[in-house]
Amino acid sequence: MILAAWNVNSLNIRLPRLLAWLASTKPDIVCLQETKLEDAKFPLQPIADAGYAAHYCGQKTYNGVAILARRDLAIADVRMGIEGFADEQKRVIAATVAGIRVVGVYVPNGQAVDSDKYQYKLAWYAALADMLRAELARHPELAVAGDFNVAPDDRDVHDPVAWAGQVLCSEPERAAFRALLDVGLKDSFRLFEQPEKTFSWWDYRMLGFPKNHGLRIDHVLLSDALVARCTASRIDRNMRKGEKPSDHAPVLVELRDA
DNA sequence: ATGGCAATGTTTCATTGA
Repeated sequence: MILAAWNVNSLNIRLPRLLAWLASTKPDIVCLQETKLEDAKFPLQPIADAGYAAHYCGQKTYNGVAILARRDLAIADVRMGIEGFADEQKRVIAATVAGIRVVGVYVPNGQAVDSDKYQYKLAWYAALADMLRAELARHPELAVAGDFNVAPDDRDVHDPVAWAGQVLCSEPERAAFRALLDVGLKDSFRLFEQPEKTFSWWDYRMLGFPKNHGLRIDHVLLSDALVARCTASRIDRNMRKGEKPSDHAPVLVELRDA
């Protein structure tokens, strides 16, 4: 089966592209980030017509996450947010799909290392680590997928010198990301040989994509039980091409049957 | 075989993203 994560940067704008991608790629489970839609405006019907059930948790203008699952897969225990962490922003949704615990995340951007938003990001990461510890204790087959807004090391940065110490690349952020791995998760992308300079986000400005000036900040983390089932992990950079792309490309893992 | 920000609401500019 295919599990994917994609920051769509407005589901309203990206819906035609999402539907085309669902038809061509046929993912089984999809975590969406930055839907930017109130729940009442979620495009449930076109997604259902494409063959997917959807659970979602959104707000106007900012943030918003969703989990789509192929219609024939069982979905249970849907939860929104991080228990015990008060947060108005809609950034986390979890569900058990076909026996796999899936947590979709949209980690705060952090804006700049000297900003309040950066402190919020680090606190948010700590709360997420606590949540994942509890989730893993209950569900050995755990996948955490989405936009983590951290490039884990310099291989994940087009220009490590220019980005050194900047938001998305700073050492405290990287430590916060590693703290998630320490819960008992692996970055699926690094389980396999990968091409140099593979990224998941490119700035809309300054020819970011044509020049491949990108960062790898979207990830699928897997528990050991799912690492054992994982046969591939890749980034679909084709989805960054063409008319009205999101600035993020989808990340995908393939899992063989248990 | 890509192209020089995009999306949103507070809308003809300001804010946010990464």
